[in-house]
Amino acid sequence: MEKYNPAEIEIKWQKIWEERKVFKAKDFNNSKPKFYQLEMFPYPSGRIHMGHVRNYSIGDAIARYKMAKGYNVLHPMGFDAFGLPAENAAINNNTHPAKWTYSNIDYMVKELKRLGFSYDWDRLVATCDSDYYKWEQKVFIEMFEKGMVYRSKSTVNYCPSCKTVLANEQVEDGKCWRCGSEVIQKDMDEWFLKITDYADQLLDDMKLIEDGWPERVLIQQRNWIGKSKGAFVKFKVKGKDDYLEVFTTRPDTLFGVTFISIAPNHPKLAELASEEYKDKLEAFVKEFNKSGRDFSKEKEGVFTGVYLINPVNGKEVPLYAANFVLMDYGTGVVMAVPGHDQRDFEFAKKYNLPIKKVIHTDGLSDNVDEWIEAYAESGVLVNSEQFSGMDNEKAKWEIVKWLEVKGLARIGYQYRLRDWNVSRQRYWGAPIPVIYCPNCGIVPEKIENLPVKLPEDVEITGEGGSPLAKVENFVNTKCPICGADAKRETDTFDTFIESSWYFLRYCSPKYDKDIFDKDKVKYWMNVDQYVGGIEHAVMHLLYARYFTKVLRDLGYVDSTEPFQRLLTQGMVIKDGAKMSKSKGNVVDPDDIINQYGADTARLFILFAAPPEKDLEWSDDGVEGAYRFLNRLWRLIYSYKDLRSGDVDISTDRLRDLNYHINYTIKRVTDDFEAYHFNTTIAACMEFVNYLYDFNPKNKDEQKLYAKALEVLLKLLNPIVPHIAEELWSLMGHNTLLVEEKWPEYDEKSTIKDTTVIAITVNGKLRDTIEFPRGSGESEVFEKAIESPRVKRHLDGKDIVKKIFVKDKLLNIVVK
RNA sequence: GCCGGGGUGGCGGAAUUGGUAGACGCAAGGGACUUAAAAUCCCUUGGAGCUAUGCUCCGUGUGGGUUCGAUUCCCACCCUCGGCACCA
Repeated sequence: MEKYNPAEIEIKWQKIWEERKVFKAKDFNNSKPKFYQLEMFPYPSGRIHMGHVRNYSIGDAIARYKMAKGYNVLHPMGFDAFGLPAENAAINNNTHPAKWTYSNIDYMVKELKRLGFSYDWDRLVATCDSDYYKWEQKVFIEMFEKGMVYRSKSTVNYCPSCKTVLANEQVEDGKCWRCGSEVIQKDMDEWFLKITDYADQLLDDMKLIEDGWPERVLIQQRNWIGKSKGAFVKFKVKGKDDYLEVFTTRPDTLFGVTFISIAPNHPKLAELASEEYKDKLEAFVKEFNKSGRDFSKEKEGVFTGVYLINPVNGKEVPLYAANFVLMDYGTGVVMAVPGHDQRDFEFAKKYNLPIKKVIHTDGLSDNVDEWIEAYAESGVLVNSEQFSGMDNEKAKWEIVKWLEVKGLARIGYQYRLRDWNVSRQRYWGAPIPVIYCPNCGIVPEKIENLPVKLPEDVEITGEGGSPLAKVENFVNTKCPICGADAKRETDTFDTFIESSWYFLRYCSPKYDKDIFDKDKVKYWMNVDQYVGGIEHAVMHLLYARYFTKVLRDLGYVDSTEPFQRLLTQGMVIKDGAKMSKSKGNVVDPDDIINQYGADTARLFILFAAPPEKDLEWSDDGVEGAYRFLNRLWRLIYSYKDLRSGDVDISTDRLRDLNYHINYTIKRVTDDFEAYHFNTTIAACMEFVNYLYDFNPKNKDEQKLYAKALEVLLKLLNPIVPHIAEELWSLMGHNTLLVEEKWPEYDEKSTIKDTTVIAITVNGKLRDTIEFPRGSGESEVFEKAIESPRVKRHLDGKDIVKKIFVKDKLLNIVVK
């Protein structure tokens, strides 16, 4: 018998699939429904890792299943090709980022091809191609013209090691997400996309996708957007015709305000502060600017010499500059209620400021000196004049209503979400297409001049600002409006921009008249199934949702939400930790493919755990997967000359075989629909075990047996396509298995005509007895009490009642 | 601190709407084949106990509850893994 030789057959079939273009997605096929299967594209770091293998094996199983189910499938792949590692490689190895990136792409494409994934390679996209990024430059200019972007000096997170600005999402525990260095605060001119204008849409449109997305991803995004309802309240400045506005979610505690806190970098602070406190204040602000927001730091502040008037009772309260007040949330001014807010409580204790109780609950002392912490929960108002006695939830809006009439308050909302800073002081990214003219100011590049290409001759040292600033013939240009000598913007886009629309580009990847062919996008969008890592729950997935809405509002797409369904796969773990070079627990997919073949790698990865869960790598498990494929090979090889045909199901053996065929199709189909690949595979393994036992003896049995083998190959095809295709052809087929239809099952044949009924006494299993399907209670009961195993638990006891579940269970309750 | 997952054999994991817990695989043990080994095939395998070829009890993180019956539903708690973290 010929041996299973994965190395040989995998290359063979990959070639045939490619030659016959079986994975080419056909734009506009009216005879089939479309299915857009997408996996998160990789960064071309050099090699595919196990996380990719998992991600793409899941996606491929879905894509191939949908093909068999009769869908016109779009299954593309590309590379998220801009980013920092290319520059680091340039510094370390003295290679150009472009060269490094493209050679990595070449290698990784080979690796992906070796895994046999069903991509339409004609649609390959690399985001560092100017044919790609020119379109986001165009979109940016249109956003600029519509006021959807702005330039602003702001305090930003800056990584001194990467020498670049980071988005909030790119800061983890105060450290750079990429290199782990301590992030510092810096004021810079940056470009922002007004994602906050879309905050409500991003929240509301979740209802369009909530059926297809994991709940926890939506919850994470909801928390990230962080919408809170509250009130803006005006506090008049004593002795001046001016006021400060605060945002609060607790207007019910307004009578408990004993001071006001203001951010040290608030623009009005210097102007307001009284002369005698200015020196101390300036010193404090200086110190604050140096250290920035230090989360671990104790709450500190200084008095400004200013008093404000509390609008609810006219009382004067002091204004303090405080280091814990954020300038970019709310108004940068906070009303302090030390009795009912822990931060204010700590601050008041430190600076001996009064604490006032305005919310009461059972057991809460009236003597605030006894308090060791603020009471921040709900309760009933006290010491609040006409509102005393009112439930605090109700009082919140009653007090606002009352102040609103006097023009001193209004209901409002605040978001935790900040605008998206897209400026990066890096070389390897898409240039921001803007020109600074001494006469005309900030001017976008003309659309017809796009792309603003990245210059190739650049010296990358990794030190100091943007490398583009040193490229004279890039920086120096003419103003598109007045023609005067002007300077180009030297920052490049955050690479999250590229990944916010690549799935649209796949629909018409070579289209050169615009960002994409609208009709094709209309045909293919939305993505029916998106598969990727949970680590992108917020950043990438939120940006992509936002960008799609922007493109919709610019008239490019009809979609409001790009991804109809989302599957977030778990990490690949080894020895209890995520695979990483630093931990030395990396398993290289190339090694596994060399040793066992792609099918084994795919089978193991899909079998070892359900997709959403973390997957523990196991060398023994891989061995087991390989063993199964050999077992499959031997089974089919030894019966490869049998031919299937119509059979009259006339004997018990034929009936049983037929039942197993149909039952297995049903199980596998149902589990595929639910993406439970691990149980899909288990069902196939059980089927194989059954078929090993069967031994077809006559013509009819052989015909039906051959059918069983064909069904088995069709069921396994989405998971282990190479071996399945080879065995299919060994069975004498000259069609391609990949083009075969998914097998259908006959519902009636998935049910046996007998069933095993559990006999329990007081809920405890005592026996299992086989009955014809549909047997009645009395019939089952009569048989059951004959069983000695049941009988012995009934003896000497009264039968109180019987619970009968048809075809399943009889519970006899005794006393 | 807040939000959200998750706790099932030695291990990865199965178990429709509450109805036979542990499918499938791994590991382990035993046997067959072989001069031998590998490969393969077959059997056993949650724990404890006993008057052992069968039977009893216990068992899905812990303690309660609802129910004829709970891995599944309810309450309280413990552990663990993610996310957010001075957001007023």
